[in-house]
Amino acid sequence: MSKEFFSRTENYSEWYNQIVEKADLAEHSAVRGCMVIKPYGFAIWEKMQAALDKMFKDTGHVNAYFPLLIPKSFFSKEASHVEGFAKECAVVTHYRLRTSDDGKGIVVDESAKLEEELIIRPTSETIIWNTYKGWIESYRDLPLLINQWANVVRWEMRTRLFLRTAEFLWQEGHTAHATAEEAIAETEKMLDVYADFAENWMAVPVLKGVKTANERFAGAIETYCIEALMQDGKALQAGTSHFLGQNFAKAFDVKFTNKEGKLDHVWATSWGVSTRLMGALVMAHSDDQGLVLPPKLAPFQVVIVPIYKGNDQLQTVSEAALRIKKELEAKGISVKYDDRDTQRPGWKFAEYEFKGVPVRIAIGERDVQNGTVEVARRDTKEKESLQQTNIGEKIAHLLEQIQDNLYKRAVDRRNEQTNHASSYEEFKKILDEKSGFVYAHWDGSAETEQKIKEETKATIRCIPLNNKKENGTCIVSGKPSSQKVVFARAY
RNA sequence: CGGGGUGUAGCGUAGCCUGGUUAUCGCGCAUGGUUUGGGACCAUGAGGUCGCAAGUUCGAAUCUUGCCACCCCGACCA
Repeated sequence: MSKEFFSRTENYSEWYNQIVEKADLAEHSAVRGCMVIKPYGFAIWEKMQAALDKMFKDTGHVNAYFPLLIPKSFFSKEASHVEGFAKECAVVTHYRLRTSDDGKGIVVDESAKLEEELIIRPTSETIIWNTYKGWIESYRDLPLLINQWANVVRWEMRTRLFLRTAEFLWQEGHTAHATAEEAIAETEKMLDVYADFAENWMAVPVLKGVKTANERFAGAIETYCIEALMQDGKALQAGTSHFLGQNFAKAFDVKFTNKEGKLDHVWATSWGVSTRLMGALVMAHSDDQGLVLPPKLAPFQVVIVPIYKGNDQLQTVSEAALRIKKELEAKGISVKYDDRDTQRPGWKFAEYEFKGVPVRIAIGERDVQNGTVEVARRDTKEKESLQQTNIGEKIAHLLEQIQDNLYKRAVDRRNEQTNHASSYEEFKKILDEKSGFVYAHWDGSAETEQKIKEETKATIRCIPLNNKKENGTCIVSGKPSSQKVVFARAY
């Protein structure tokens, strides 16, 4: 079907770019490092948002909105936080433009310099904790469970559509609690929400774990994460949930009176997932024929393509097609009926295949006569002719099967790409030959972690939760270790 | 910021070395017709500051210099 299309094995990163662009998900904008999310791509993001938003609300959270611009001084209040973000902040210094002296262009009006510069948020902890100070006085005000859907800017040097862009969309949850235990429970609960979403909606299996000190969020006591494995064997951090301790409460002086009448600093968490999930979704399931979408996140789950010669046939075929569409919609299935006369059926088949529509139904004069439809599933590319009787149920069942199959396929792939290394030599060999997740003993030191990163480009993705304890020795230093950690090269 | 590369129609490109006057081809687009069960075909047509600026020259897409943008590799990416 495709002309000059890179396969996954030929050039994985080119393959990814092509899918994103040709499936109409996003494109580069006129602004360096910033993308335009196109309607079809944004529809997928909206599905993600809707599912996540419901999960957040079901766990007691509410949405709010905080400013895009943050006073510079806020960033100096939490030392490690500023250190983590300083290098990638966009700064607003002026508030007015004027016509240049030669009259030909527009220049910054130097007389309109801000007294204090404003930072375009790279994340919102600072402005939110500054606000929380005014909201929290007593344990009765806690917990505070707030989420925000927003855009953030991080001035990345090298960007890739969805995976790393200078501006991206995300949600950030910021909660405040009376005790450390409660905050830790919240952090873990939200990690579970993310894992649930990744596995049951995106059909992407993830590893739950905690980050090493090196990889921890700037300002966090503990960073929990979900890590996914892409088809090329590279890991992708798909979501993080941070236990912030009392760091931000202390930095922004947020205290409350507890039940015993004593003053204490509030305990905090923050957690987020971004449009990067779109990248994970694309890379997890797609093949050399284009995008493959899990039914639960597809903008439309079924496309119906009529096949006809002339207007008379179109009428009878359309009647049948629209009847089927209604029947499917009654089962809660989203359907697009494409009766455009400007494109031929073969063109439409290829188009929807590339866009990853889970199920395609073709119906022509022949089917109208026989009471059948041709049903093609995107994941396996199998086609079969089905009786129209109970078509709603049949397709609903098929969509469930596709969702399950995608997940199983992804799990199998991840298992194949997960290995254990007992020596540094073996470790390097696995990384170079098989890639993927590598379990290995590590002595727990930042030096060893750094050395491995420099020599192999692999980082510790996480220390898995519920990890099996086993005594061993670090593959690099030979020092004792009580458990294996997970390494991988990452996006 | 270092190393390498590329800028010609919406996209992909030929021409550049060796300067010569209507800038090539394909896709796409428009119109008409025939088509329509896996990316149709024929005919006609529209579409260009050759990245920008200066220079050399009778003459520049082509040579020179400067600038700009983008891509790849690295540094960077809680």
